[in-house]
Amino acid sequence: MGKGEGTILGAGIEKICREHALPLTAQRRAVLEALWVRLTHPTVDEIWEDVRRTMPDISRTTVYRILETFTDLRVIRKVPHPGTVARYESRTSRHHHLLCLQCGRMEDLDDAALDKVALPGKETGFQIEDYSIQFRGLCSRCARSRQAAGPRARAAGKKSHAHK
Amino acid sequence: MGKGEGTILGAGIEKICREHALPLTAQRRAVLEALWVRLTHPTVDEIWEDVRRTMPDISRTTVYRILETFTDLRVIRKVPHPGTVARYESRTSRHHHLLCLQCGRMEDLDDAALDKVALPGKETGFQIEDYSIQFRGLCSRCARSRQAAGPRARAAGKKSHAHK
DNA sequence: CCATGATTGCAATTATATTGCAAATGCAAT
DNA sequence: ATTGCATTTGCAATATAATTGCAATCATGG
Repeated sequence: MGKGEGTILGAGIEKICREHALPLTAQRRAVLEALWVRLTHPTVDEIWEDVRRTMPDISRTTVYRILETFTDLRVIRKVPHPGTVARYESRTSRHHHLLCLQCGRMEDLDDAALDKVALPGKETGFQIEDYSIQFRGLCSRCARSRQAAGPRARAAGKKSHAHK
Repeated sequence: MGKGEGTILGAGIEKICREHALPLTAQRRAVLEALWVRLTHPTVDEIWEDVRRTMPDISRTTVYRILETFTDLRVIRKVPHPGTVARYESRTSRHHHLLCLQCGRMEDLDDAALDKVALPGKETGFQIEDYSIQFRGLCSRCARSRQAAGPRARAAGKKSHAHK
């Protein structure tokens, strides 16, 4: 430990870059590791802040570009969500998302029972690789505050935005 | 016909506004109708352009605000997608989305077989209202061009962005 | 160690979304 | 119809997010 490099994670990056004929730069290593370490769905700026702690001169633009590169290569993913800032995740194995309609918080959901969804057939014209389910509702915190305020609590409380 | 008002759609708007104690303005009517008529997932600007044809002085800001208002009231929805521009849809009945990873095109998918997904239990802490499935893959056009270019067609073609 | 093509950082630019405030509007009560 | 009042609208300014061109730098293969 100490350098944050040469970890199990780092090894994976070298393989990925070699397979795609991409030069392995320190920035690429740092950005991918920062995303791998996160359990949430960080924005570009959140990743940038993380990486800057060990690599203070990295440019925000570089982070944008690296994330786009690896997204195109399917190494990471943009999280499908209703917001207007891009969010990324490193988990490409199948999992699902819980979205709070009130505060925007989004959490991962693993559930083997949801692995059996029937893929749509050829009539769609799409060649489907994978899927994920978005469950919409209220997170525990928001459900509680709505209950406290009474069922007719209307367009009142609105602002937070967790979206972790 | 001719005025574009007083249609079946218009009637619904009056009811919605009354139920939510919202003044029914011409702008609200026009924006909601424009979205109802669309079968795609338009951006704010696309809706603005539509509405401007019959209401040339409507402000873009107003369109932003109206869409937000009705989203909060669950009359319409923001489409969950990987992009960075807000997209809206008027269909709030259950349906799913096909997303092309190459060009960004997104289509609706209706499939009654997909209505049986088991909702996650209480352990999530979420109070779930509904769900939708995002299927990822290649649209017919992109699948075809990738085939033509050969399986190792790499970070080549990249730009389009249909996202209708 | 060098040559070469790809990547990076920077500054400028574009795209998208939000805010404060005065004027205009919808609606309910007269 | 007219009035009163809270809400909405339009505008201009501002904030936030993402993209681009280009010179300097770096990774990799020989």
